[in-house]
Amino acid sequence: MSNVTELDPPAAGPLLRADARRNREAVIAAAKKLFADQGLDAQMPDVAKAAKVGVGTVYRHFPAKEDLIAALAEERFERLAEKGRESLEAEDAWAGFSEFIQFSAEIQAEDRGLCEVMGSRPDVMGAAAEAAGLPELCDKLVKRAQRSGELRGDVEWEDVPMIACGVGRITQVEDGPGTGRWPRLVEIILDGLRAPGSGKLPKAIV
Amino acid sequence: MSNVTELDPPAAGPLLRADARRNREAVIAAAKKLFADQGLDAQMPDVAKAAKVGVGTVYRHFPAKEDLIAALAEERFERLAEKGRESLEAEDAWAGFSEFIQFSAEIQAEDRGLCEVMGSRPDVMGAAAEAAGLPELCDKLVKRAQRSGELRGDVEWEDVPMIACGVGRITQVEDGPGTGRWPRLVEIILDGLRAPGSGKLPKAIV
DNA sequence: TAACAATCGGAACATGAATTCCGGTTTCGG
DNA sequence: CCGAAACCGGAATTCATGTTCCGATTGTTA
Repeated sequence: MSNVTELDPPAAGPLLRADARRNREAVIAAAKKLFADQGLDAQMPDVAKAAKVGVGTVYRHFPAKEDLIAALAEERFERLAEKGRESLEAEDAWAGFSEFIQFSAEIQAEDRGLCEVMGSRPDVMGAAAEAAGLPELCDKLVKRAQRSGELRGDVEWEDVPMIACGVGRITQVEDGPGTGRWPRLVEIILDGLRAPGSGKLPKAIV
Repeated sequence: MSNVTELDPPAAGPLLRADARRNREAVIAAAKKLFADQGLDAQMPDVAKAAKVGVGTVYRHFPAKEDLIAALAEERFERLAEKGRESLEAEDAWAGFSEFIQFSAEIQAEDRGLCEVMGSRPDVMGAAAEAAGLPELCDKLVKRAQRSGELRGDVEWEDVPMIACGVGRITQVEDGPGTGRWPRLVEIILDGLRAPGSGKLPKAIV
């Protein structure tokens, strides 16, 4: 909420001084990387260091750590919503639903911070999701896949964030050296979501 | 690891003075409740307060917060292993596997701390799981359910902790007022795990 | 280019939580 | 019942991090 956007000054010239704008970007970029790698425990001084900026500068743009986290979360959820709208266009309804879930797993796999927000910041997550219009999007995605008879009828849109959350966590479990066992687990969950008796039975029936 | 068990003193009388034993139990009980309710962020002074004991006493029994957490985790994992051994006896192999997964969801639903250990303490979880013999147990459970043809053949025991983790997280997602949507999601995941074409198709084929 | 204001950097501070310390108390063998 | 040993309680300390502050710097406008 308390972000410093381009709105306050009257309406002339760069709303933020050139160096300020540059630093703001640097901070966001650095924070994105740090939070993605180390999770929400990443420290503000480190963000500043990574952005080659003083802590004070970080705090001028984001009054509190939570604000920075929220800003990054909003960006990620916006990205997810974008994917959602795209999935809604897919010719095959099931494919759309399915790739949306998969995408939610992917972005979490690459971003520990996002995963942690989903798991331990219901407020931030709720706000960001709401702002991105995800509830409606999920509802459409669900209804559409159900109309085509490929998604179980007892699924409701509220189940989607829960599934995304669970899938995100799976994504973070320490994997043996031969990484990459989560994509298959996501497939399995999707199989569970498929309507029994729908045309597309999982894989070939052995 | 650094727990104070009944091993050190020679071998005479109560190995711990009566009051010490009593307090130790009180601390464990209090910690169990606090961590279950508030997660790993519960504070040591609060544990002490809840146990009606001074902080010093807590620290005499558990040199560090992590030790207390580990002790509780070990207890929970032992309980899970017990359930695992029991499930291995079930007449129906699938039912055994299935109820084991469900049980892992249940104990996490009731214990936020346990869920957090699984999600952010790979070391503690790994040690506790190992100590309880869970890897072997999971392997047996998986193999058995596969032999009976009811569990997908591509599942390996390493998938079990990941699934348990994901399911545990789902369990913790803030639910609307009409609580309790996770059990159905667990069912769905189990459906996904069922071998395609196995006798037990999910629910009735509508 | 001068002057003003916005911005910067990072040392210093504030806060909150874990952990230590030690004088007083309780247990228990003799 | 006595005294040593073990144990207790909780104030005080330590430590890690988020956050504030302010003199120095830089961008902007006239």
